[in-house]
Formats: sequence, C-alpha cells, structure tokens
Amino acid sequence: MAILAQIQQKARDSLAAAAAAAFPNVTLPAFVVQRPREGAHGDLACNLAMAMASVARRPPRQVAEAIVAQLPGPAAAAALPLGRAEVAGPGFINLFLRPGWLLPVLGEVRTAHGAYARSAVGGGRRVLVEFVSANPTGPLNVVNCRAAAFGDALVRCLNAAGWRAESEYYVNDAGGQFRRLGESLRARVVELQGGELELPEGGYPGEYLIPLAEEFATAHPTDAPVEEYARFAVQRILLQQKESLARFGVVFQHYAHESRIRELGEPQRVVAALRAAGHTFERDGALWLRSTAFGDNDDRVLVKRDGEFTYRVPDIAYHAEKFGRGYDVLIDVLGQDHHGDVASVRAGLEGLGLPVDRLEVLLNQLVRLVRGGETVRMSKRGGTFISMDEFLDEVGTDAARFFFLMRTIDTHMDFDIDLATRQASENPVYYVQYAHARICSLLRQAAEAGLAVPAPSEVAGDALQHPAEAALMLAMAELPEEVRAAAEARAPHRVTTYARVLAERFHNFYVQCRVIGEAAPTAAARLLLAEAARAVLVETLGLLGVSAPERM
RNA sequence: GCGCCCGUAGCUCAGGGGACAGAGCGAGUGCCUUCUAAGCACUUGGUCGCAGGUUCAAAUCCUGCCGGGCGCACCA
Repeated sequence: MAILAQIQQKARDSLAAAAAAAFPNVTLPAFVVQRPREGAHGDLACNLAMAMASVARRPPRQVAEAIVAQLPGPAAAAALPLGRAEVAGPGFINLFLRPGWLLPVLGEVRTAHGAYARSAVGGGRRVLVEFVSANPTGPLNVVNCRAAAFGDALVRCLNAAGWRAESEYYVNDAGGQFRRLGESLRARVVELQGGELELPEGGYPGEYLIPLAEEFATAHPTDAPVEEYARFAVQRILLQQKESLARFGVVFQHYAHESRIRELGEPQRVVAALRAAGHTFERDGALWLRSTAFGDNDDRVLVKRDGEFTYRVPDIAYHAEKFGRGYDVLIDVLGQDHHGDVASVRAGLEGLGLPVDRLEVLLNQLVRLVRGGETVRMSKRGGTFISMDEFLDEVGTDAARFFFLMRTIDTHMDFDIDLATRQASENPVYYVQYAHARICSLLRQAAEAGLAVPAPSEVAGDALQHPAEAALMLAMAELPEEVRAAAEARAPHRVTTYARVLAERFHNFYVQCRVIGEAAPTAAARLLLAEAARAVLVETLGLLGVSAPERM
C-alpha cells in the first residue's frame, strides 16, 4: 500500500482506539482522516470529535481534547510517526507528523519502476469502454477528438487503478445512413464522369468523397450496387479515422461492426426475445417496445411499418452482445446529442433481463473553438467544419490532449486555440512539460559533475526538510490516491489537475533548493528527490497520453 | 411541455460534506554573473444563479424556481 494510505490507516486506528478509551460507552460514528488544505492545520486532520459530539453529549472541542489525551505518546508511536496532536477550529483533531515521514515515497517510486500510480481498488474487474464511435461517413471532428482524449485517458486510469479495461469503437456500417453514404459516393462518381452532382436526400456533401470517388471509379464498374459503394466508402473513411486517432495516440483494442451484429441475426433475436417477454405491442403496422414500462418517456418503435429495424434494435443487440462477452462494467462515452437514445436502449436491455445497472453512460459535451477571442463557427453546410486532422495540425497532440483533459467531460468547453498553441509560460501544457525538461537537464548536469543518484536507503532520515522539498514529496505521495479517485469517478481530468500541482511543486523546489554545489548529503538527497519527481511526472503524463520531453 | 448537462473572480475553468473558496488567462510590480526566466515571488479581483431544506458543518447533498446548452423520428 502506498505510504500516504498506510499512514492514514494508522492514524484512523490510533484515533479510534483513543476515542474508545476516552468514551468507552459510545459507539464510534463514521469519520474521516483527510489531508487538510491548509498547511497550518497539520499533516492530517480528523473530524471524529465533531461527529461524536452529539452521542458523547459533550461539546466537540472537549471531545477532541479527551481523544487527544488518549493518543499514544511519541515513545509508543512506532505505528504512527506522530509528532503532536492539536485541537483546532470547531473541533478538528490535527495531527502533525514527525519530519521524514514522507521519505519512504522515494523508495516506493524507485521500486515501482514506472507503476507507482498503481493500486488494486479495481479488483481486476473487467471494463469495456466504448468511445468515439463516430459514424463512418466522414472525417473525425473536434468533439470526437475530445471523446478520444477522454476515453483513452479513462482506460489508462482504470488500468492503473487495478481494473482490466479495454477500449472499443463501434462502427455503424449498416442501415439508412450507410446506404446514403453509398449513394453519395455514387453521385460523386457520376459527377467525376461529367454528370451533374445529385446527392440523395440526407446525403453527404463533403469533398472528402471526391478522392474516394476517383479511387472507386478506377477499380469498380459504375453499375456496382449501392452496397458496394457504401462498403468501399466506409472502409476508406474508417481507415482515415484510424490514422487520425493513431496520430493522436489512441489505438482501439476492439472494433465492433453493426454489419456483423446484423449478419449474426442478433437484431432478430432481440426482437423475438422482447416480444416473447411481453414487452412489445403493435400499432399502426409497426412493432413497438413498451419502454415507458422501464422509465422511458415514450414507447419506441422497434420494427418499422416497412419491416426494417429502427437503429435502436441493433444498438440494443450490440449492447446485449457486449454483456455476453463477460465484462463486469460497460462504459459508453456518447456525444450529448445522443443522450435521448439512452433511455430506450436501457429499456430494451432491461426487457431482455440484462443487468442495466452495469451500463454506465457518460455524455461528452460540446466543444467550442475560440480563436482570437471569437468562437469559430463550425457548420458542415457552411464549409467551416474543422476536422480532427486540421485541428491537430494547428494545436498539436500534446496540447490538444492536455486541454481536453483539463475539463470534466460533462461540461461544455471553450477551447482557446491561441492559448493552447502559445509556446510560453501561460500555457499549462508547457508548464508541466517544462518541469520534466528541467529535471532532465538537472540530472544531466549532475551526472557531468560526477554526482550519482543515491539509493533511497542512503538518504538520512533528517534530509529533505525544506518546506519546498516536503511539499514536493507530499504531491508525489498523493498520486496513487488521485488516480484511484479519477478511475472511480470516471474523471481523468483530476489527473490533469494533479499534474499541474506536481509541476508547480517541482518548480518551487527548483527555485528554492539548489542541488549541484550543495554539501554532499544534501546534494545527493535532492538529486534522488528530483529523479523521483521525474519518474512521477512521466507516469502522470503517461496517464494523460501526453509526452514528457527531455529538452525544451 | 418533457429529458440530460451546466450556472464559482472581467474571461476559461478546478474544487462535488469540513476550518479564512483556488488555478490559468487578463491587469499591475519585482527577481536572470550559479542546475532551462516555457520559471519564481507579490498585487488586483468572488452575496460559489436565487430560495427553502438536511447536517455539528453546504460552493458541495435534497426540493423548487430562474438562466444557458443540447436532445425529444417508423433518420442514425
């Protein structure tokens, strides 16, 4: 267990024992031992006295005093490196630990070999995270890019926290949209051969189909069925999407295809099962799902009057198929414009008797690009649509990932392109990366000066007591807990916030504490601290998928 | 009308039961003959949308309202 978690556990135990001794007839309420925001409030703070006040029938501060009186003295404190305890504020018990209590962090980072953030809270549970899943009808856009950054970082965080997480992309390569894509491509081929461009109703006017039309025309007969046009277009567009994603550092483990779900006859099976379970009814020549019985606002059509499935049938079938693969949790990252579909899919799954409570749907809110203080209006019709590739050309992978991951997924965000592309101090990406580059430079120069990074065991217990050193170690100690929280809350942006704090602590240390030229024990201890900070930074940036440059 | 998300500093956003609410940008002032100034230190700036409720304790949880975004097809 990580040092911070260990100490917190020991503090809990000591406080609980002290409280039991002071108030033998009182059942202990739930309480927390947390890290106070304010340094003056000690290393750890506990709310036990305030929580106990009513049952102990004494004012909180008196309860706190009584507990503190029962805490083990320094001699007996082998379990907890307690310096002193103090009653403060409305009745907090603040614990001040003996200097050096954080030193074990350095050893932990060293022996973890890049897996310092790892914890076991996930318990090996299997999670499938589906994200992006853009329609294969055109290039990826900026919102897809945000989803990619989020989903990929979430998978990384989950895996670090002890889950077994995998990524998946669902390809809608069937149905009406698919057919219209084929018709759009065919229209482009006709245009290429001198005809008039006649796009179908709801077709795809994007120019990206032109090179595809050229390619198609050279290898296929013009009278090929629409299916063939569509399959060709999807195959090429998907390839381009994969390239964009790869460039962004996102590689999916699984691609699931709607066409495959249909080939297997899953939609038919779903409809039959829902019908057999009595969750359907017929009206106006269509077959409906009684989804209101499962909390949906309206009942929904499953099979249209013309005998075709609505899109939600393969959707339900796909989710049922995912459950069938044995995952403990399914996570869908959806664009918020699709949130209306969630209830009916859930209803269908519930109707099939599947454990819908294990399906988590996270909604990816919109992104607005801001350039020169003005929002960049993006419209597919107006031709001002910005693709993921164009966006990455301008912003770069590191800045794009970092910026997207600074915000929670469930808030719309303004992406300030000017700030993200500025190569200067005010850009948070560089701030963090610069900390890493600085450490690397320091380590290089130390090596040239003949200074070797010592083993953690060689560092004296009273070393590294400068406030900036302690603050840096504390930040390092917090990583495993931060990653656990990010994984559990499905909130990788917490790691980004953490990265900024860690970088800040290092910059502070760097400015206040010199390494090269200091007395040997100090220089050695600081060198180890810097090296450990470097390792933690690398790991943190790795969770975000952002690079850690050695020089800037 | 119904549903989901969001209202925190001039702007963009963290903080999601604890003690005087934070960062970046913006505005202003210092610090490079010593390990990267893409840095550090300081100043400026907030009835945490409003009103109730729960709690020893609410920006944080609950309810209602107000404001903004997005959905509400036998399109996907």
